[in-house]
Formats: sequence, structure tokens, C-alpha cells
Amino acid sequence: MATISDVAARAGVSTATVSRALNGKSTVDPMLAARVQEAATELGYHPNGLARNLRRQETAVLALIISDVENPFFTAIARGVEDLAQRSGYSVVLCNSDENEDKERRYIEVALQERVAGVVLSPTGRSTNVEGLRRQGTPLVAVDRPLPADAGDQVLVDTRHAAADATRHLLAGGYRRIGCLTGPAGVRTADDRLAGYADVVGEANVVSRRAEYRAEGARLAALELLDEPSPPDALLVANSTMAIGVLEALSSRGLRSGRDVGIVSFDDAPWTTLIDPPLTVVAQPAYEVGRVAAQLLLARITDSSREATTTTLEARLIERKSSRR
Amino acid sequence: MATISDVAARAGVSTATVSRALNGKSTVDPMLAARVQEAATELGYHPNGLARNLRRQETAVLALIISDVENPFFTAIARGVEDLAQRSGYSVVLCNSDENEDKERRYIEVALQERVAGVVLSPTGRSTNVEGLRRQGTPLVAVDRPLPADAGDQVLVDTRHAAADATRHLLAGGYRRIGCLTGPAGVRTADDRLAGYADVVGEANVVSRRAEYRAEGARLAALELLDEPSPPDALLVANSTMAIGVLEALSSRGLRSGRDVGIVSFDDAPWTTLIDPPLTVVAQPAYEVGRVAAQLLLARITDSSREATTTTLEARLIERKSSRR
DNA sequence: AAGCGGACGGTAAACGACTACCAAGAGCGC
DNA sequence: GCGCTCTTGGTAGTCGTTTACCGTCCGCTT
Repeated sequence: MATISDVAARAGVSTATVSRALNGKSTVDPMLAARVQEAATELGYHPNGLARNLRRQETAVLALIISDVENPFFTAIARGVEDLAQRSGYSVVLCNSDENEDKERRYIEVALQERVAGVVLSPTGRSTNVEGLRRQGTPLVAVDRPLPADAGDQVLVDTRHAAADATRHLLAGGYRRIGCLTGPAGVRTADDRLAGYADVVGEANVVSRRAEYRAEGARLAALELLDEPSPPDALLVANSTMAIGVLEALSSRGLRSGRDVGIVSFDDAPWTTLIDPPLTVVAQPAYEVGRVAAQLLLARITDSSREATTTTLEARLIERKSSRR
Repeated sequence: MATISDVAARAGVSTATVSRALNGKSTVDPMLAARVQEAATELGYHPNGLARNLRRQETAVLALIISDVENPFFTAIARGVEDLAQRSGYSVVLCNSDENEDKERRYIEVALQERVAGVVLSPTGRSTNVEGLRRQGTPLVAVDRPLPADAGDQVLVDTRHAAADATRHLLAGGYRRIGCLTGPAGVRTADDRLAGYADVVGEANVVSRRAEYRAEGARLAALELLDEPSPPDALLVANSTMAIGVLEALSSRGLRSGRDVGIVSFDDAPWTTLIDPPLTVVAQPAYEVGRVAAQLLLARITDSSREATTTTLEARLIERKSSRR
């Protein structure tokens, strides 16, 4: 594995000159520079980023820790972060915490050790510990779910109001007994969506179940609800993965969405227009969340004294047929 | 940002002792070790991974470069790689090349510079350059699509036979004029699926279009096919993202899959059972591909003299209703 | 009591790049 | 010819770890 001194030897110059030539720094005689270039390509020299970063005390890598790679919402965020970061010369490494606090902790530790330039994090939930990041002064932006303390910038979606709107929409569609399927307690988005729903139906009328943000759990929970003595005639579902489970539950009971049970789900997944009837959804601006997060992160990397901000983006109800009789 | 010598000073020992104590190496007096531990936590010390890796000449991170984060097939691979890597103490960083050769090149460069322990790569296509990896001796496993040279291990899916089977299945279902929608020329999976299809219908009867592995392109291509003088009565579609476009095209023409146009698509996406009629698919063992790739990579990391192998996994036709009248 | 071995912990040299500082030489005016 | 400036490129120190090597001390054997 060729090092800088191999290149220096081959080009007959010192390592300092090689470094300067390859980084286009200061003034190096063009002829020398060319000889260095040549030597470098001949040897297949790739600068050792570890050594470089150690010396420079900085890296051009951002860590993006998301809670579920298989959820289109998070992959859309990833693309947003990536597009913006690339443009500024940063690379993004994506870590999948899988809604698992241990994995999350481990990835934060890795980010810390590898001295990444900044971290975008969608906290899994309750006990996310960002103390380490704060102490090291690693810039942090939280997305989708807030962080307990004032740990850094946040980019959120106004999910509570969106849930309320969706619930009102179902009410307007003539549904009378509306239920809610949401994620685990302690996960802020899950709690907020439930709260927004409760805001509209009133605490006394809440009919809800919690499950992991996964299809299978949602299917079972939906079945439970449907098998109650007086089952709900409409359901607000907290994300698209859960919606899959809910729709399976419906069809296994011979129920049709819209006519029999009104459905509104969060997240505008690509398949929502394919099913019959097409799914009414609350579309979150995921890509935009990623873009803004990256923007804030880069701003904070260059100026660490900035005030921490919270950006709240609006979600949009896309009315289709699953919420109408 | 606390360094090892800060900890050493605070604990009143040398840096060597701190290093040994924190790494559980050799024999350090338990009392001293405890003092070091305490000093470390008090200072919020995180070892600098850059320096450590530089010194150790190794890192415990794997790079996984996939061609599309929004494609469930690749995210399933990612989970497979991750699960296995985690178990062996490796972290996985995921890079999204987005079917873009520039991005791919850049990420390979990053992997090289950061001296990752190994790379799993789904090559975007034609001109993937892995020469750098080879020269540095970075272990490499290609997934989904083969690499030109004997660059390392490969984990593929027997996609040509699978395409042939799917085509035969459509023929058996009574469809007479079968078309094929596949990905860009030069992308091996796209070419193979087309070839498998052609194997069955015969070169003379090939009716095909190519598009990016995306929904929109597939929609347009499907429309073209449907608008031909004698349009196909069945379609083999090369991946689930394209299938979305195809199904949109069908419904925009008032056509029903199965009855009017038989459809078989690659990849068993989560929504395929939700639509009406449910989609017949060729299910690829994506998670398994990831697991095997990680296994091979780890094996090669510990023993770099291993022969390069090629593993070919079988895909499975899951017959549902979209391929029957 | 001398000798010896083992346990422990410190000193200092790596790892590979960047860069502050300095030295040498060229060009030039007086 | 001297001294000044300007360009160019080398020397060596630095980033934060790990670890080979060595010295010290303690306890045991003979």
C-alpha cells in the first residue's frame, strides 16, 4: 500500500513537496508537480484518510443515523441529506439503528470515534444519549423526532396538527367511530399523532392501539380493534408500513377500505395510488426534511456558535378514496 | 476534546497504562485500572478512532455501496449485511450510489481513503472501476451484478433462469404475446432478465422496452408498448419499482392486470399482496444475498488468500393472481 | 543473602499525512 | 560584490494512539 514517502522517493522529491503538489497548495514548480502526479498514479497512491484527518483534525464525512432503512420516509430523508451534502463536498454514511437503542448507541459511539464532521439523527426514542456528541462539540441535527435537551438543531414535521386534520377529514366523510393505530409509547411521533387524533375526537372517545412501526404488529392490532364489540368504522394509521398491516387485516375480514372502514395513513408511499381504493394519506415532506437538516448541519459545522433552531415543516393531506364511503 | 494523555495525567499514570487499561490488555493492576476508568468517564474521553486505526492499520467498518436506497431489494440486502457484520463487531456504513457512476466512483474513493476493512458493492454497471481496491488489497464482494474481472467474491441471483420460468408461467396461463420491460442496457441484471425472457419466447417474438429502474420511465415504456398496433397481452417486469409504473400505465388505460394483461414482476415488495389482483412475482432472496456477502467478506478479511468464489442463489416464483385470466 | 523470574508500568518509536519554519538559490538594484 | 526580496523545497514536529522494549520491584528458591 503506497504511502506518501513512496511517491516522494519515486519522484525524487520530499514528502512535503508531494503533499503540496497533490493538494494544489502554494507554489510548486509545474514540472515537479507533474512528476509527482505521475509517480502517484503509477504507484496507485491513495492518501491515507486516517492520517490526513488525524493531522487536519477534521473529516468530510457526515453520519446519518436513521431508525429504519426499510421505511420510505427515512430513505427519502436520506436522499435529501445526501443531495445537499454531496454538493458541498461531504460524503454521507448511513447507519441503520433499526429502532433499536443499542444499535443507535453503538452508531453514535462510532460517529464519535471516527470524528465525523456532523451527525443527523432520527432518535429512536426515550433514552437517546447525545451527551457524548455535545461534549466533543460534534454538530448534531435531530430529524423527525425531537431530542430532550437543547442538543442541537431540529427539523420536525407538525404531525399533531396533521393528525388532527386527518381525523377531522374522516369525521367530515361521515365516519362516526374513529380509531387510531400508532407507534410505541415514548416515540414522539407516535405520541403526537395519537394526541392530534385525541384533540379532535375527545379523550372520552379515544379508541387506539399501539404497535411497533411494522406491518405485522399493526395487522394484529387492527384485528383486535375490528373484533371489538363496537368496532371503529374508520382508522387513522401512523405510518405507511403499519398501513400495509392494516389493509391486510381489513381484507382478511372481508372488509373494504373506504366503504366499510375509512382509512387515512401517514406517509405517501409509492404504492398508495395502486391499491383500490387509493389510500388517503398525510404526506410528509421527507426529502425536504433531509435537505433542511443537512443545511443546518453544514451551517453549524462552519459556525459552531449559531443558536440552535427548530424548524417545523407542514404535512399535507392528500385526499383519495379510502376516506370516503 | 479529551485525549489519552489528559486521562493519563488525571489518573497519574502514563499513556501506555491508560491504553492498556482501557483495552483490557495484558495485566494492569485492578486498582490502577479502576482509577483510569474513572478518569476517563470524568473527562468524557472517547478514544480517537482515527489515531487508533492509523496505528493499528485496521478498521472495524465495512462499506456497503448500493445502487438505490429506495429500492426494497437493496435495503433488504443492507439488512442482511448489517445483521451479520454487527454480530462480528463490525459496523456498516451504507453509501447510496443512486445508479450513478460518478457517485459510485466517489464512494469507492472514500472507502479507499478511509481504509475500511472491506467493501460490499452492487456495481451500477458498465465502467465500475475496482482497480484501486484491488491494488490496496481491500477485500471486495460484488452483489446482485457481477464485476468484469476476478475482483473478488460475488453473490448473484440466477435471474436469467428465473425470468425464463416467469415467462413460461405466463405462457402456461394462456397469454400469447408476451412483452418484457427491463432496465438499461449494460446493467447485467437487466440484460439477463431480458435474455431469460428471450430464451423462452424466441428471438423473433421479442417485444421489449428498456427504461431506468424507476417507476416513471417504466410507465412511459409500458404505455408505448400498449399503444402498439398489436400490443402485448402480458408483461414481464424487471423490478418492483418499475412494476409501480406499469400498473399505473395499465390503470390509466382502463386495463386490468391478469384479465387484460398478465403481469409478473421481479421482487416481492411488501405491497404486492395489497393490490387487486395481487401481483405474481419473482422473489429474490435479498436478505440472504446480504448475509452471504457479509460472510464472504469477513472470511476474506481474515484470510486474504482465499480463492474468489461466485455464489448463485435461486429466485422463486410466487404465483398470485396477476398472471391468470 | 544472592540470584532469578514474573508482574507491572514507563519511555519512546512507530502509523502517514500536513505544515511551520528555515535554507538555498536566483534575480536585481546600487 | 553586497544585501535584499522572492520563490522553491527540504527538515522536522505534530496529530492521538498502540506497543516493543526495558527497567524496577517484589517474592521465592537454594
